[in-house]
Amino acid sequence: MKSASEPRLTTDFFDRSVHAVARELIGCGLFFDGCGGTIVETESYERDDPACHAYVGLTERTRVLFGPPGRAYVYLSYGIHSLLNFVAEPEGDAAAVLIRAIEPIAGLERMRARRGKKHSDLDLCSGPGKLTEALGIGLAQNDTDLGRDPFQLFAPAGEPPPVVVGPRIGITKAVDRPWRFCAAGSPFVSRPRPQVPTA
DNA sequence: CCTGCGATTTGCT
DNA sequence: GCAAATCGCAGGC
Repeated sequence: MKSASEPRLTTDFFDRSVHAVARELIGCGLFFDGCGGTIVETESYERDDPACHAYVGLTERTRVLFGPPGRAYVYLSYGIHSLLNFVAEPEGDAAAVLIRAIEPIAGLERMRARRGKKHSDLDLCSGPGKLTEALGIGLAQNDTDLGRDPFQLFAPAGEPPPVVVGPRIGITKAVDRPWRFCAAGSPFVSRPRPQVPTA
């Protein structure tokens, strides 16, 4: 896969169904301060969705989700991990895409240093907590604009890859909805791997 | 290969 | 007060 020379994603890309956005983000480039790679795994969360933070309505925390599309929603999970989401749908409609895994392409050395220990490329960004740690993304990026530096988001360099879907990971509510999207056959997605047809 | 568990902070009940 | 959109390690098979 190639990196970053295709058109940058604009607000329009996020101003529509969160599920379409999540699916079409597969194959797009995500870079933060020069580190990043190709998105290979996402999940969508919509407002009338018990697993979505916005399900409880408008609070201080969910204010970003109800805001304009094309911004970052970052929150702390299990008191340890910052999880990166892209806000979608028109302002007033709360929805977001959780970025779960990327195939690392740029800034490998800096990412490995931030992650500590020794990690292969396969383990560097294969999970929502891993990739934020590798890219250096934290709560400071909450409610910031994805269309401006240090974020760089690009459309797929060529044909977007085939996508497989499955149930979302790590939630306890609405576990049956098929809103997890992965690049078919990619070894860079988190576990459990989606079951992909061999032919 | 798999299962279980602790770390650690926040937001809402 | 407690559950949480996770991770890495230990130990068993």
